[in-house]
Amino acid sequence: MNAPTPLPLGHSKAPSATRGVADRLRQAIISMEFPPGTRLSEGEIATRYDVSRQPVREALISLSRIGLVQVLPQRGTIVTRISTRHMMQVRIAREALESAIVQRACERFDPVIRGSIDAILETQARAACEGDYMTITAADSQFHAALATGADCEMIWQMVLDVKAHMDRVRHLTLQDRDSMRILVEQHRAIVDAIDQRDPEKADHAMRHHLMEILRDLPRVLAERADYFE
Amino acid sequence: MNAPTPLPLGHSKAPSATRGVADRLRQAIISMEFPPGTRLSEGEIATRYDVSRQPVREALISLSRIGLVQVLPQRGTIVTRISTRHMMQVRIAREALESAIVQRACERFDPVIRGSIDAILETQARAACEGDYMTITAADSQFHAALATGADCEMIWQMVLDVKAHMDRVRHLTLQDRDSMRILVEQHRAIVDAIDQRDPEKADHAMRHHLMEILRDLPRVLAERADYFE
DNA sequence: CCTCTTGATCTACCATACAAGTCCATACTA
DNA sequence: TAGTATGGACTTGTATGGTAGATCAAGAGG
Repeated sequence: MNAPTPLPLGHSKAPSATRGVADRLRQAIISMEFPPGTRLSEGEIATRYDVSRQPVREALISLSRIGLVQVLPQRGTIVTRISTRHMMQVRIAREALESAIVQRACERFDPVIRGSIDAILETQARAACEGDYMTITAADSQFHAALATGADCEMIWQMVLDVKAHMDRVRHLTLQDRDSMRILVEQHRAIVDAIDQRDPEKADHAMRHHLMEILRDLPRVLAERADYFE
Repeated sequence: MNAPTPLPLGHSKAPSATRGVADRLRQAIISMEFPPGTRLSEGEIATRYDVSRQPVREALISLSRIGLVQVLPQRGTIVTRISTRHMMQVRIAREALESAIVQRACERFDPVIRGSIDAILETQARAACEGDYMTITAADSQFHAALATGADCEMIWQMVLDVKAHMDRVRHLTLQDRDSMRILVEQHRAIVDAIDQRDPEKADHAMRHHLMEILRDLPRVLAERADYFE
């Protein structure tokens, strides 16, 4: 235990059962296949995904750390209900983190990644015209990830991913029309422009404005689906 | 699985074996009992703490999510080495989050918690005069936690705790003299003053100034203990 | 009608056994 | 000697059985 051996690290992209279950569960929760309040059971999920209970259990531990599920000892596991108080903090946290990312991006930004962003935005713009929801959201995630990576903030992006999961879940409830999709792309362009101009204040403002809009329709959903909230 | 039963939640303060191992391991890593690069083994830790491998394994999963350990599939688990690049991102993230907390505190702050802060600062000031390192750090954690709680940002505080672990580990390497301890208390007072005056800009500046100092001695440690870094 | 007890039935938790991949020292081969 | 198999001693990953605690419904007693 005490030997500080080198143990060279070959990076881990292990497609383990635990990770597989975690990813599938995470996606199922975000996409509302398992709506808030759904009662999960280690055994049932194990049967459904054809694995043992142990990987399921470990996946649930990861998800409970993010806050997507609540594990109640000896009682059960439920998909976390949406709380406006919690969502408020989620928004604040993501704004703070992503604002910090773009501000750092104004100081230094990997030119190679900068080049790839144009392609992402173009893909997203085309998808917006066609109303392709899946491509839109995928490109959105790629865009924000590229910002973080280009600014050398990959670890911060991991933190953003956790809070992002909560926002993605409510976004699934607010159906997006094509106009708001086009606005989304415009906002992305504004962020990139600010970074190109090395204007931290402008970038900060553009990012916060962009993120603010995501939870705009939260009150309406609250009225329609009160059972999803706590 | 699909029944959205109420399942009333009695808050979980479960003193499970997993949590116990996780807390002890976390403390051992932060306090440098297990220095960076230490090779951990599920089996050895299980024997040492007199539990089965499973709780140890689940504890390591939690710690790996924080980034305190690295689990290399089929190869081993090591205490994460300190990386200046990673610490830079840690600092940025914590500054962003805690800055957001104090700015929100300027908008609204629980008066009861505001009252308790004075006692915390007084305790810390006394400990600073006596050079009581343990009490200082405990009060420091209480202070920042009180800020978050009073500003209704408890969930954000959980995120801060994760990045804070990395900074606490570095701080354990930089021995603190009594002068820097007194400065610490002064900086805390400045933050509270800014909140009392409802001055977000001042609070933001005070918090960032406070956090900046923690990693001031990082380069010196890097020179002294290169084996702790990657 | 209300309160309490009891037992069946769930749950997550933990321990143990097994499987599979990695590393390394040793021995064998060219 | 240098290079290459090879087998054993690790490691983490997965499966399964058993245990304690929580819930709830039915029934006894007031």
